[in-house]
Amino acid sequence: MNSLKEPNGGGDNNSSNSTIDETTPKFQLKSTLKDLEKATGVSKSTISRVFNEPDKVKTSTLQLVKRKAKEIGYIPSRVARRLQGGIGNAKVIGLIIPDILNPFFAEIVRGVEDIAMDKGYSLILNNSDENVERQRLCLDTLRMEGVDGIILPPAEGEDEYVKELVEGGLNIVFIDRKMYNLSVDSILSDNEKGAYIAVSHLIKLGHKRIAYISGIPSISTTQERLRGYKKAFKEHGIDLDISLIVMGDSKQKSGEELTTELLEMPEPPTAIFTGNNMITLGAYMAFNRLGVKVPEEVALVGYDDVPWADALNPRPTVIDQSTYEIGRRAAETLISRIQNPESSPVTTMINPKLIVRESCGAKEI
Amino acid sequence: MNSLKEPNGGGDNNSSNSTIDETTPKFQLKSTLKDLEKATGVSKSTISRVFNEPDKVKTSTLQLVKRKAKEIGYIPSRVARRLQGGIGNAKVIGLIIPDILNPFFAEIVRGVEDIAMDKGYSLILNNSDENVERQRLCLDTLRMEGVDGIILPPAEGEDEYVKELVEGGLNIVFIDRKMYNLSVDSILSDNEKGAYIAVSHLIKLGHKRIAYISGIPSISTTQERLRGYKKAFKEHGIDLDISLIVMGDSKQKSGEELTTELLEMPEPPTAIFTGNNMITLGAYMAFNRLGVKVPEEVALVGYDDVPWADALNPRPTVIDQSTYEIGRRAAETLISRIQNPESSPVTTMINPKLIVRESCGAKEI
DNA sequence: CTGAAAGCGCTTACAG
DNA sequence: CTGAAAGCGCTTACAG
Repeated sequence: MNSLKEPNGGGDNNSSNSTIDETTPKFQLKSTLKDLEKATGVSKSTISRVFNEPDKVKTSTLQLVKRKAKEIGYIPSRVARRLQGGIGNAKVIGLIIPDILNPFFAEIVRGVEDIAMDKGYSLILNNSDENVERQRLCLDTLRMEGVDGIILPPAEGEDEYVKELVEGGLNIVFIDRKMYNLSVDSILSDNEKGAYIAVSHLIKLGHKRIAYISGIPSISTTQERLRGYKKAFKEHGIDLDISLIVMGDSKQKSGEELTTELLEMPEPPTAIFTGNNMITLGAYMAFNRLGVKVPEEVALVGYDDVPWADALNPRPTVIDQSTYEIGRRAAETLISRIQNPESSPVTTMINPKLIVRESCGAKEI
Repeated sequence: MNSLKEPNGGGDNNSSNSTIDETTPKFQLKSTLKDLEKATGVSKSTISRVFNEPDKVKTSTLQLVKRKAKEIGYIPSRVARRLQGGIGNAKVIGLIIPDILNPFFAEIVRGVEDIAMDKGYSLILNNSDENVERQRLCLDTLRMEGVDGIILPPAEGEDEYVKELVEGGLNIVFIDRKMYNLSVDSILSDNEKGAYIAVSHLIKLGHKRIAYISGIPSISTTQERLRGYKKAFKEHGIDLDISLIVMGDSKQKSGEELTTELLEMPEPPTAIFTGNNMITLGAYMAFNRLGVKVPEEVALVGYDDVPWADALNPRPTVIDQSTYEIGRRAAETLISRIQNPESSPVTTMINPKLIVRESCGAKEI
């Protein structure tokens, strides 16, 4: 009664107002908008509205379309949709991390993914292996994928390409590390402060010879932590023995090796501050192999909480960065930038906090 | 000289054979095929060939297009390409895992990603939290993304939806776990054998009261490992005390709790076989908290290698599943299925192996 | 070796 | 509240 094309339940509607094949579409995985149009008699425009602006559609039409969609197995193609609109319509974001095997990044991924899924975004993941060349490849792939934006702890040093992309208007959120001279949304941890707290804690426990095993020298976090380390010495009026500062590559292997070296010095440190979680784990390996008693023979405070810290003996005292939170914030920040491209870049600083366990030798708290 | 449209280097070609804007496209992130056509004078068809079948293009044309592409920042859109062909053209695969925070799955992700990147596939990642409902959501999202295929450790129990998709022709590769009654590519570990080896090892070391802390009872791996556990007892002619079999949820917390319970039994086990990596870590937590000496007071063999095993004290004896390899194989299998949809499904069985360290109390090897 | 036309599955104005 | 038409950026036959 409403319109000419009102679909009529079960009737044998073989009127020939077109040359369209009248067979009702059946259930199949790759049902398309055209199939649904055929199955319902409702136009593509309206069907599109059903899935995107449902309140603009009459209830009965809405229900018909939804029912039939289920029947024939129709699911809108995000790919086709993505081809349309400019940025913001793609509903997909990219995340490039150095290595998912590092639990620090695994936590970030989880944070990002939770928010992305929640907001209806798909997540494309790439591992860059801390390699600028590979990072560029990932970046290009993500561009080809037409992502709405990218989350990225920038690989070491200054990458001109990243800069170019940012300046070209690609939505990028930096996490964990800075890239200087770039005004970009960033989620960072206050590394200087974290290191300062860690080292001060050891100083208060009476240590003066505190080694620092750093990660890759060229990334910003390493440098900031070194700054915090030095600051703690300065403020407490203790002389720094720079032979106690050793640099590695942020991996457990170098953590183990450097710890061993430190312990075999003629005058070894009485405490070690490890620059990240992998290095901390490496230090434990060295302790185990050498049979060194912690904290009796050497105390330890690590940067980054270690997952399953309670499985280690002694349990490590660490600076916790709220890694999962960094991931969540990054995704939230990216998505709000996508929705509001003109807003000015925001830097979110997350406060690190000390978690005192046994490896530092503190008596209480 | 060749054709009418031969682009002429720097000349002021303002002949008016069309109403097209003659301004040469500049560098910009979202340069399109149309821009490149304008910049080179080469047709879209040929440009497409440059990126997909370069040997069908004259060298000079090839170079021109590539140079100009770089100049204006053109990158082909995978999204537009994906809209085309049937399955196999999308160059994107999906991976659904229960939780990236579990290093077992992180390793799988790494394996999958390495192969995917290598073969030019993008990877969309989803966490299902071992939840069938959420798994379905992920599955639907991946369908909407038009992925060429999906890698998936099926969440507990029988999910009719997964079955439907497989039967509907979606390329799926199962990893880690089986779903019965389904003929699908699978990459599995021989769990029964692994458990058998682990428990036999403990028996040979003289243990008779060996507890089994299992993961989620409803997933296939748990059941198979239980079978291997029982088989070892049977073959060695040792009676089974079923009060030593305890079931948890595969997480560290339950591992810790169940270990504690076991150790507080009137007649505690002399050895424990833990059903996965998280449970093993949980057991270590319990050991630390209770001050239990391993392997002196209780021996341990775990299923799954634990990352950074060397940081634990004592280092755990485990059954290694070659997790990274599972990820790689899964991606390879999926991609070859994509390329050859009609081949019959393959099940790859990966052999678990025992890694003897200190937690079992073995004297050597 | 190259190009014009149609089409992939949607959304977006525009008109009603 | 609904539909016809154009278009998103490519690829795919088809013709030359």
